[in-house]
Amino acid sequence: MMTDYFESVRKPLTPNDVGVTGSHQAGVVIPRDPRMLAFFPPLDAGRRNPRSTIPFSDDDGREWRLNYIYYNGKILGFSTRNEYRLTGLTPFLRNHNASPGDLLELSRHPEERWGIRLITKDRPAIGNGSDSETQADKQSFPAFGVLETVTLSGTWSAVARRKNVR
DNA sequence: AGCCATGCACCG
DNA sequence: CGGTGCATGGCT
Repeated sequence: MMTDYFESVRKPLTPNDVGVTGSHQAGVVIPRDPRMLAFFPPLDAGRRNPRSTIPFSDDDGREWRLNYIYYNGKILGFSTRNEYRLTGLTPFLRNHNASPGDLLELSRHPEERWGIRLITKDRPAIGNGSDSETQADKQSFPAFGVLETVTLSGTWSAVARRKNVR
């Protein structure tokens, strides 16, 4: 039984995510990992494609409302889908001039608006074939306990905080 | 499982 | 009436 919970999650944006592939698709796939699902507000899986709108604000205080959706047609029998998505990202991505490889970071706040941030690569070598990638920084904030970087299935990673750690 | 693609409804 | 993106299918 883990008492960890995710402080923030991040994902490197794919070409399809930022729209450069020409597909008019506006949403990233959320891994069906229980810890990831716990990061987002609960959705009623018994309903058809349940959704929840989450208000995010970026570092400049601008607000972006994203849709957290569970496409559950495969479970309920009306489509082939069984996946979680976060849609409505286009305005934010455009505003921040997102490009493939940039990191989308989402952080949850108990009572306030959630945080959304785009971390652009400022490393000198971007195009090298070696996948040195998203070895997310291991952070340590003593005042808040231990922060662990968790690598999830797929390209997502998360920063988890473990409470009651000695 | 994750990324790519698309028909059509909707909205300006 | 052109662009956007939801909801879905397809491919790897």
